Amino acid sequence: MADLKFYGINTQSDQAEMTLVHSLALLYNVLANEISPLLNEYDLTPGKFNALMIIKHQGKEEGISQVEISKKLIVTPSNMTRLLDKLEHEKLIERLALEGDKRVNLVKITARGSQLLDSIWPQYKKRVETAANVLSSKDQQSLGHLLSGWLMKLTGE
Amino acid sequence: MADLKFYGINTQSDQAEMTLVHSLALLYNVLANEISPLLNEYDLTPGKFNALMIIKHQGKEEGISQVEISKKLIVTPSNMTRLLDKLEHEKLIERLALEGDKRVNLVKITARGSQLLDSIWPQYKKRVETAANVLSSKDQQSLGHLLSGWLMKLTGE
DNA sequence: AATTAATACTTGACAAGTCAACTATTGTGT
DNA sequence: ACACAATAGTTGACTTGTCAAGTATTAATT
Repeated sequence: MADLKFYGINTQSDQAEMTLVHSLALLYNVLANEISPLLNEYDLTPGKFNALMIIKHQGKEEGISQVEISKKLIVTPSNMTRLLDKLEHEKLIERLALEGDKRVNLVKITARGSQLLDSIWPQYKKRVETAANVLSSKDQQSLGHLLSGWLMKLTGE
Repeated sequence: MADLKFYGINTQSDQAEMTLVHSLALLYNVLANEISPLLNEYDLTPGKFNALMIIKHQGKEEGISQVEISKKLIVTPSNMTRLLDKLEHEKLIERLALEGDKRVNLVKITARGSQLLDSIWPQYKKRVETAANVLSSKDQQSLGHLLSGWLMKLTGE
Protein backbone atom coordinates (compact mmCIF):
# COMPACT_ATOMS: atom_id res chain seq x y z
CA MET A 1 0.00 0.00 0.00
CA ALA A 2 1.21 3.45 0.68
CA ASP A 3 3.54 4.99 3.12
CA LEU A 4 2.84 7.09 6.12
CA LYS A 5 4.70 10.19 5.22
CA PHE A 6 2.02 12.77 5.22
CA TYR A 7 1.86 15.93 7.09
CA GLY A 8 -1.08 17.74 8.40
CA ILE A 9 -3.99 16.21 10.16
CA ASN A 10 -7.33 17.81 10.64
CA THR A 11 -7.56 19.05 14.17
CA GLN A 12 -9.74 21.39 16.06
CA SER A 13 -7.19 24.13 15.49
CA ASP A 14 -7.33 23.44 11.81
CA GLN A 15 -6.41 26.08 9.28
CA ALA A 16 -6.83 26.20 5.56
CA GLU A 17 -3.17 25.31 5.00
CA MET A 18 -3.44 22.22 7.14
CA THR A 19 -6.37 20.82 5.28
CA LEU A 20 -4.52 21.53 2.10
CA VAL A 21 -1.44 19.54 2.98
CA HIS A 22 -3.50 16.82 4.51
CA SER A 23 -5.56 16.34 1.37
CA LEU A 24 -2.46 16.42 -0.72
CA ALA A 25 -0.90 13.62 1.23
CA LEU A 26 -3.94 11.40 1.31
CA LEU A 27 -4.53 11.93 -2.36
CA TYR A 28 -1.00 10.91 -3.08
CA ASN A 29 -1.54 7.67 -1.23
CA VAL A 30 -4.88 6.95 -2.83
CA LEU A 31 -3.46 7.38 -6.30
CA ALA A 32 -0.43 5.29 -5.45
CA ASN A 33 -2.65 2.44 -4.33
CA GLU A 34 -4.70 2.80 -7.47
CA ILE A 35 -1.78 2.40 -9.81
CA SER A 36 0.71 0.20 -8.00
CA PRO A 37 -0.95 -3.15 -8.81
CA LEU A 38 -0.66 -2.52 -12.53
CA LEU A 39 3.07 -2.02 -12.28
CA ASN A 40 3.48 -5.16 -10.23
CA GLU A 41 2.05 -7.17 -13.09
CA TYR A 42 5.11 -6.16 -15.07
CA ASP A 43 7.56 -6.74 -12.24
CA LEU A 44 7.97 -3.05 -11.78
CA THR A 45 7.77 -0.91 -8.69
CA PRO A 46 6.82 2.75 -8.73
CA GLY A 47 10.46 3.68 -8.28
CA LYS A 48 11.61 1.56 -11.17
CA PHE A 49 8.81 2.77 -13.40
CA ASN A 50 9.44 6.42 -12.67
CA ALA A 51 13.16 6.12 -13.18
CA LEU A 52 12.57 4.43 -16.52
CA MET A 53 10.19 7.18 -17.54
CA ILE A 54 12.72 9.85 -16.69
CA ILE A 55 15.51 8.04 -18.49
CA LYS A 56 13.41 7.49 -21.57
CA HIS A 57 11.77 10.87 -21.84
CA GLN A 58 14.01 13.34 -20.11
CA GLY A 59 17.41 11.98 -21.05
CA LYS A 60 19.27 13.38 -24.01
CA GLU A 61 20.48 11.12 -26.79
CA GLU A 62 23.74 10.49 -24.98
CA GLY A 63 21.99 9.58 -21.74
CA ILE A 64 21.35 11.15 -18.36
CA SER A 65 23.48 11.07 -15.23
CA GLN A 66 22.35 9.35 -12.08
CA VAL A 67 22.45 12.56 -10.12
CA GLU A 68 20.14 14.23 -12.57
CA ILE A 69 17.65 11.42 -12.33
CA SER A 70 17.63 11.51 -8.57
CA LYS A 71 17.11 15.26 -8.60
CA LYS A 72 14.14 14.96 -10.89
CA LEU A 73 12.67 12.26 -8.71
CA ILE A 74 13.58 13.96 -5.42
CA VAL A 75 15.33 10.87 -4.24
CA THR A 76 18.71 10.18 -2.67
CA PRO A 77 21.61 9.21 -4.92
CA SER A 78 22.18 6.08 -2.88
CA ASN A 79 18.70 4.94 -3.63
CA MET A 80 19.33 5.66 -7.29
CA THR A 81 22.40 3.48 -7.34
CA ARG A 82 20.59 0.42 -6.11
CA LEU A 83 17.52 1.02 -8.19
CA LEU A 84 19.59 1.31 -11.34
CA ASP A 85 21.53 -1.80 -10.34
CA LYS A 86 18.29 -3.70 -10.58
CA LEU A 87 17.18 -2.12 -13.83
CA GLU A 88 20.57 -2.81 -15.34
CA HIS A 89 20.50 -6.40 -14.20
CA GLU A 90 17.11 -6.80 -15.85
CA LYS A 91 18.59 -5.26 -18.99
CA LEU A 92 16.11 -2.41 -19.02
CA ILE A 93 18.84 0.23 -18.91
CA GLU A 94 22.56 0.47 -19.51
CA ARG A 95 25.25 2.59 -17.90
CA LEU A 96 27.87 4.13 -20.14
CA ALA A 97 30.92 6.20 -19.39
CA LEU A 98 30.91 9.92 -20.06
CA GLU A 99 34.13 10.76 -21.79
CA GLY A 100 35.76 13.76 -20.24
CA ASP A 101 34.44 12.98 -16.77
CA LYS A 102 35.17 9.59 -15.35
CA ARG A 103 32.88 10.14 -12.39
CA VAL A 104 29.58 10.13 -14.16
CA ASN A 105 27.53 7.29 -15.50
CA LEU A 106 25.41 8.08 -18.46
CA VAL A 107 22.24 6.09 -18.18
CA LYS A 108 20.26 5.06 -21.24
CA ILE A 109 17.17 2.98 -21.68
CA THR A 110 17.50 -0.22 -23.72
CA ALA A 111 15.16 -1.31 -26.49
CA ARG A 112 13.76 -3.85 -24.08
CA GLY A 113 13.13 -1.17 -21.45
CA SER A 114 11.57 1.11 -23.98
CA GLN A 115 9.21 -1.57 -25.22
CA LEU A 116 8.22 -2.46 -21.70
CA LEU A 117 7.29 1.14 -21.03
CA ASP A 118 5.34 1.37 -24.26
CA SER A 119 3.28 -1.66 -23.39
CA ILE A 120 2.42 -0.37 -19.94
CA TRP A 121 1.76 3.22 -20.84
CA PRO A 122 -1.79 2.96 -22.21
CA GLN A 123 -3.07 1.11 -19.17
CA TYR A 124 -1.18 3.37 -16.84
CA LYS A 125 -2.59 6.41 -18.52
CA LYS A 126 -6.06 4.99 -18.37
CA ARG A 127 -5.87 4.48 -14.63
CA VAL A 128 -4.65 7.98 -14.01
CA GLU A 129 -7.29 9.41 -16.28
CA THR A 130 -10.00 7.44 -14.59
CA ALA A 131 -8.91 8.84 -11.26
CA ALA A 132 -8.65 12.34 -12.64
CA ASN A 133 -11.91 12.24 -14.50
CA VAL A 134 -14.03 12.25 -11.39
CA LEU A 135 -13.20 15.94 -11.64
CA SER A 136 -14.55 18.16 -14.37
CA SER A 137 -11.95 19.01 -16.97
CA LYS A 138 -12.14 22.59 -15.83
CA ASP A 139 -11.32 21.54 -12.28
CA GLN A 140 -8.54 19.31 -13.52
CA GLN A 141 -7.04 22.26 -15.30
CA SER A 142 -7.16 24.68 -12.43
CA LEU A 143 -5.87 22.05 -10.05
CA GLY A 144 -2.96 21.24 -12.32
CA HIS A 145 -2.24 24.90 -12.70
CA LEU A 146 -2.30 25.57 -8.97
CA LEU A 147 -0.19 22.56 -8.14
CA SER A 148 2.53 23.22 -10.66
CA GLY A 149 2.52 26.87 -9.70
CA TRP A 150 3.04 25.99 -6.07
CA LEU A 151 5.73 23.52 -6.94
CA MET A 152 7.58 26.06 -9.02
CA LYS A 153 7.49 28.63 -6.28
CA LEU A 154 8.72 26.16 -3.70
CA THR A 155 11.53 24.68 -5.70
CA GLY A 156 12.37 27.71 -7.80
CA GLU A 157 11.56 25.90 -11.05
CA MET B 1 14.58 12.49 1.93
CA ALA B 2 11.49 11.32 0.23
CA ASP B 3 10.39 8.19 -1.45
CA LEU B 4 9.98 7.40 -5.09
CA LYS B 5 6.34 6.60 -5.23
CA PHE B 6 5.03 9.09 -7.65
CA TYR B 7 3.13 8.52 -10.75
CA GLY B 8 3.04 10.52 -13.88
CA ILE B 9 6.01 11.95 -15.63
CA ASN B 10 5.93 14.69 -18.15
CA THR B 11 6.41 13.20 -21.54
CA GLN B 12 5.84 14.26 -25.07
CA SER B 13 2.46 12.56 -24.97
CA ASP B 14 1.62 14.52 -21.88
CA GLN B 15 -1.96 15.25 -20.97
CA ALA B 16 -3.40 17.55 -18.41
CA GLU B 17 -4.08 14.69 -16.00
CA MET B 18 -0.50 13.54 -16.13
CA THR B 19 0.90 16.88 -15.20
CA LEU B 20 -1.58 16.99 -12.40
CA VAL B 21 -0.52 13.74 -10.79
CA HIS B 22 3.10 14.49 -11.41
CA SER B 23 2.92 17.82 -9.61
CA LEU B 24 0.98 16.25 -6.81
CA ALA B 25 3.66 13.69 -6.22
CA LEU B 26 6.57 16.07 -6.39
CA LEU B 27 4.84 18.50 -4.09
CA TYR B 28 4.27 15.74 -1.62
CA ASN B 29 7.96 15.01 -1.57
CA VAL B 30 8.99 18.62 -1.34
CA LEU B 31 6.75 19.22 1.64
CA ALA B 32 7.89 16.03 3.31
CA ASN B 33 11.50 17.10 3.03
CA GLU B 34 10.57 20.48 4.39
CA ILE B 35 9.01 19.17 7.56
CA SER B 36 10.78 15.94 8.35
CA PRO B 37 13.84 17.50 10.05
CA LEU B 38 11.67 19.21 12.65
CA LEU B 39 10.14 15.91 13.70
CA ASN B 40 13.52 14.27 13.94
CA GLU B 41 14.50 16.79 16.60
CA TYR B 42 11.81 15.25 18.77
CA ASP B 43 12.69 11.67 17.91
CA LEU B 44 9.59 11.38 15.81
CA THR B 45 9.14 10.16 12.30
CA PRO B 46 6.33 11.30 10.02
CA GLY B 47 4.54 8.04 10.65
CA LYS B 48 4.76 8.33 14.40
CA PHE B 49 3.73 11.95 14.33
CA ASN B 50 0.72 11.35 12.14
CA ALA B 51 -0.46 8.38 14.16
CA LEU B 52 -0.20 10.44 17.34
CA MET B 53 -2.19 13.22 15.73
CA ILE B 54 -4.93 10.84 14.71
CA ILE B 55 -5.05 9.22 18.12
CA LYS B 56 -5.15 12.53 19.89
CA HIS B 57 -7.60 14.36 17.70
CA GLN B 58 -9.72 11.77 16.00
CA GLY B 59 -10.08 9.23 18.78
CA LYS B 60 -13.10 9.21 21.04
CA GLU B 61 -12.71 9.41 24.80
CA GLU B 62 -12.49 5.65 25.05
CA GLY B 63 -9.81 5.43 22.37
CA ILE B 64 -9.56 4.40 18.74
CA SER B 65 -8.89 0.96 17.27
CA GLN B 66 -5.76 0.19 15.33
CA VAL B 67 -7.71 -0.64 12.22
CA GLU B 68 -9.38 2.74 12.29
CA ILE B 69 -6.07 4.51 12.59
CA SER B 70 -4.60 2.63 9.68
CA LYS B 71 -7.63 3.41 7.54
CA LYS B 72 -7.35 7.08 8.26
CA LEU B 73 -3.68 7.03 7.42
CA ILE B 74 -4.07 4.75 4.38
CA VAL B 75 -1.54 2.35 5.78
CA THR B 76 -1.42 -1.39 6.33
CA PRO B 77 -2.47 -2.79 9.71
CA SER B 78 0.84 -4.61 10.02
CA ASN B 79 2.65 -1.35 9.78
CA MET B 80 0.33 0.04 12.43
CA THR B 81 1.15 -2.75 14.84
CA ARG B 82 4.85 -2.09 14.79
CA LEU B 83 4.50 1.65 14.79
CA LEU B 84 2.28 1.52 17.86
CA ASP B 85 4.70 -0.89 19.49
CA LYS B 86 7.28 1.84 19.36
CA LEU B 87 4.96 4.58 20.55
CA GLU B 88 3.82 2.37 23.40
CA HIS B 89 7.36 1.57 24.39
CA GLU B 90 8.12 5.29 24.50
CA LYS B 91 5.04 5.73 26.65
CA LEU B 92 3.41 8.12 24.21
CA ILE B 93 0.33 5.94 23.82
CA GLU B 94 -1.34 3.07 25.64
CA ARG B 95 -3.35 0.12 24.41
CA LEU B 96 -6.43 -0.87 26.34
CA ALA B 97 -8.85 -3.72 25.89
CA LEU B 98 -12.28 -3.09 24.48
CA GLU B 99 -14.74 -4.91 26.65
CA GLY B 100 -17.17 -6.88 24.57
CA ASP B 101 -14.66 -7.56 21.82
CA LYS B 102 -11.39 -9.13 22.79
CA ARG B 103 -9.92 -8.67 19.37
CA VAL B 104 -9.61 -4.93 19.36
CA ASN B 105 -7.07 -2.69 21.04
CA LEU B 106 -8.30 0.70 22.03
CA VAL B 107 -5.46 3.12 21.59
CA LYS B 108 -5.20 6.28 23.65
CA ILE B 109 -2.60 8.99 23.84
CA THR B 110 -0.84 9.49 27.16
CA ALA B 111 -0.30 12.82 28.90
CA ARG B 112 3.32 12.57 27.84
CA GLY B 113 2.33 12.00 24.23
CA SER B 114 -0.14 14.81 24.31
CA GLN B 115 2.40 17.24 25.71
CA LEU B 116 4.93 16.25 23.10
CA LEU B 117 2.45 17.00 20.37
CA ASP B 118 1.55 20.33 21.89
CA SER B 119 5.16 21.42 22.00
CA ILE B 120 5.77 20.50 18.39
CA TRP B 121 2.57 21.81 16.92
CA PRO B 122 3.39 25.53 16.69
CA GLN B 123 6.63 24.93 14.85
CA TYR B 124 5.08 22.32 12.67
CA LYS B 125 2.26 24.62 11.79
CA LYS B 126 4.68 27.40 11.02
CA ARG B 127 6.60 25.30 8.54
CA VAL B 128 3.49 24.24 6.73
CA GLU B 129 2.19 27.78 6.65
CA THR B 130 5.46 29.06 5.32
CA ALA B 131 5.28 26.55 2.51
CA ALA B 132 1.64 27.34 1.84
CA ASN B 133 2.06 31.08 1.99
CA VAL B 134 4.01 31.29 -1.22
CA LEU B 135 0.50 31.03 -2.60
CA SER B 136 -2.07 33.76 -2.21
CA SER B 137 -4.69 32.95 0.37
CA LYS B 138 -7.23 32.83 -2.40
CA ASP B 139 -5.18 30.21 -4.23
CA GLN B 140 -4.69 28.29 -1.02
CA GLN B 141 -8.41 28.17 -0.59
CA SER B 142 -9.27 27.00 -4.06
CA LEU B 143 -6.48 24.47 -3.99
CA GLY B 144 -7.64 23.06 -0.68
CA HIS B 145 -11.16 22.95 -1.98
CA LEU B 146 -10.21 21.14 -5.16
CA LEU B 147 -7.98 18.66 -3.39
CA SER B 148 -10.44 17.69 -0.72
CA GLY B 149 -13.19 17.50 -3.32
CA TRP B 150 -11.17 15.13 -5.41
CA LEU B 151 -10.26 13.06 -2.42
CA MET B 152 -13.89 12.77 -1.39
CA LYS B 153 -14.95 11.65 -4.82
CA LEU B 154 -12.20 9.07 -4.99
CA THR B 155 -12.65 7.58 -1.58
CA GLY B 156 -16.34 8.19 -1.12
CA GLU B 157 -15.78 10.39 1.94
C1' DA C 1 -25.66 -25.92 17.57
C1' DA C 2 -21.94 -26.33 14.35
C1' DT C 3 -19.48 -24.72 10.42
C1' DT C 4 -17.97 -21.21 8.03
C1' DA C 5 -16.72 -16.62 7.11
C1' DA C 6 -15.18 -12.23 8.54
C1' DT C 7 -12.55 -9.12 11.60
C1' DA C 8 -8.48 -7.40 14.55
C1' DC C 9 -4.22 -7.86 15.23
C1' DT C 10 0.51 -10.03 14.91
C1' DT C 11 4.60 -12.10 12.88
C1' DG C 12 8.16 -13.27 9.30
C1' DA C 13 10.37 -12.42 5.04
C1' DC C 14 11.31 -8.88 2.08
C1' DA C 15 11.45 -4.21 -0.66
C1' DA C 16 12.70 0.34 -0.89
C1' DG C 17 14.04 4.34 1.18
C1' DT C 18 17.28 7.20 4.41
C1' DC C 19 21.79 8.90 6.24
C1' DA C 20 26.65 8.86 6.97
C1' DA C 21 30.98 7.56 5.59
C1' DC C 22 33.95 6.22 1.74
C1' DT C 23 36.49 6.20 -3.08
C1' DA C 24 37.51 8.36 -7.18
C1' DT C 25 37.65 12.14 -9.90
C1' DT C 26 37.38 17.01 -11.19
C1' DG C 27 37.60 22.16 -10.09
C1' DT C 28 39.54 26.23 -7.48
C1' DG C 29 42.55 29.42 -5.23
C1' DT C 30 46.85 30.90 -4.09
C1' DA D 1 51.96 23.07 -9.05
C1' DC D 2 49.44 21.87 -4.78
C1' DA D 3 46.39 21.73 -1.37
C1' DC D 4 41.43 21.87 -0.59
C1' DA D 5 36.92 21.71 -1.73
C1' DA D 6 33.14 19.99 -4.51
C1' DT D 7 30.88 16.38 -7.29
C1' DA D 8 29.41 11.40 -8.82
C1' DG D 9 28.71 7.41 -7.38
C1' DT D 10 28.88 3.41 -4.02
C1' DT D 11 28.43 0.75 0.25
C1' DG D 12 26.82 -0.43 5.08
C1' DA D 13 23.68 -0.05 8.85
C1' DC D 14 19.21 1.17 9.70
C1' DT D 15 14.02 2.54 9.29
C1' DT D 16 9.70 2.17 7.47
C1' DG D 17 6.83 0.27 4.64
C1' DT D 18 4.59 -4.01 2.03
C1' DC D 19 2.48 -8.70 1.50
C1' DA D 20 1.19 -13.22 2.90
C1' DA D 21 0.24 -16.31 6.35
C1' DG D 22 -1.14 -17.24 11.08
C1' DT D 23 -3.85 -16.79 15.75
C1' DA D 24 -7.82 -15.44 18.28
C1' DT D 25 -12.15 -13.90 18.50
C1' DT D 26 -16.75 -12.61 16.84
C1' DA D 27 -20.57 -12.83 13.29
C1' DA D 28 -23.36 -15.24 9.93
C1' DT D 29 -25.48 -19.38 7.76
C1' DT D 30 -27.63 -23.45 7.62
